[in-house]
Amino acid sequence: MIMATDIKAPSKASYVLEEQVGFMLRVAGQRHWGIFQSLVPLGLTPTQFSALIKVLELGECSQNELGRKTAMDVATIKGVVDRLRARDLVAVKPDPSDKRRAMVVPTEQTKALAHGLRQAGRQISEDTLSPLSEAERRTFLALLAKMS
Amino acid sequence: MIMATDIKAPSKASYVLEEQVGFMLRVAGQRHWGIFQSLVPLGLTPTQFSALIKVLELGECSQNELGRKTAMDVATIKGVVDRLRARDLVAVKPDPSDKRRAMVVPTEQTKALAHGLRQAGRQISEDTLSPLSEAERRTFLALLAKMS
DNA sequence: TTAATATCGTTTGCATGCAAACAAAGCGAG
DNA sequence: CTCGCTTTGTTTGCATGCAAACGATATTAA
Repeated sequence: MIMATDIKAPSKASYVLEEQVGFMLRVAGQRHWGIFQSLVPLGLTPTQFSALIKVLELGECSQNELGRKTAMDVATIKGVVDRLRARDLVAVKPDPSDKRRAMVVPTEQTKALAHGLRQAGRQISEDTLSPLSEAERRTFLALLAKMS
Repeated sequence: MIMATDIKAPSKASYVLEEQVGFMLRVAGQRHWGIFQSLVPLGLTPTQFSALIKVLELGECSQNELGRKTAMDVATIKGVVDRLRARDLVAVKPDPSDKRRAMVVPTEQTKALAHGLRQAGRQISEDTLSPLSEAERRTFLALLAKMS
């Protein structure tokens, strides 16, 4: 486990690694990942969780489109869908009107979990933003949106 | 009586994936990664770059300590150091006073690259933050630091 | 209709990123 | 000095994350 106290910044160098936005984004992501792991049901990963939430929202979605809507590469979304399918959290069926397409749909088990998943998601976001005040959270999310 | 709040979507209960901090951190990281790839010398990855910058700053560092100071797991830093060593960007030598330790040092080639690496790093951070004004950048980095 | 183009999905390869189990070496209390 | 604990590094396993090349299918333009 990486501890925050392990990272110390020298103050006078011309290039301070710890002050660079890329480094800080990576560390913030690590902290979020830890919070995510402790609160998410079923041991889902962030990408698996995102895919489930999105496919629940859409009801039905081609694999590639699901990847685009969850910001995942085609190779990444394939692996995610494969693992979700192996756990019977989504099903894949052919699209009669397009033989290339693999339509992804949530299973009944997943539909029953929907409320709990969203509840966990809200708590994860809440805990991740807990170092910030309400006003700071709004500011941070607005600026983060500009960077996406 | 019917209130306006009865008609509007229950924002407390909804869950919009694209507005969650974890999702946005991941997408912002992806954008940064693209900028990084287009500007970094030698095709270095962000973790390889971080390790090089840090070992140049320290001059000499045990492998585990290098991992802690760059926010990398012991397994991750091992892979990074292995790949840097394979490209002759760092060298590893034993510590006479502690037989467990593998001391990592930059090679001459890396020392010669130091200035260019830091210059590229500054440009990468600049480009990543380009959607924000100067004031917004200071605010964003300050809040991001609180989240790390 | 045919040919060029675009889209969908798969596969391979490389590089993180972390948990867990493990071995070797150092250290501190008794 | 010895036992227990800590630290350092390694290895394995799993899951992203993306580039690139590929085949199959759709769509569009000539």
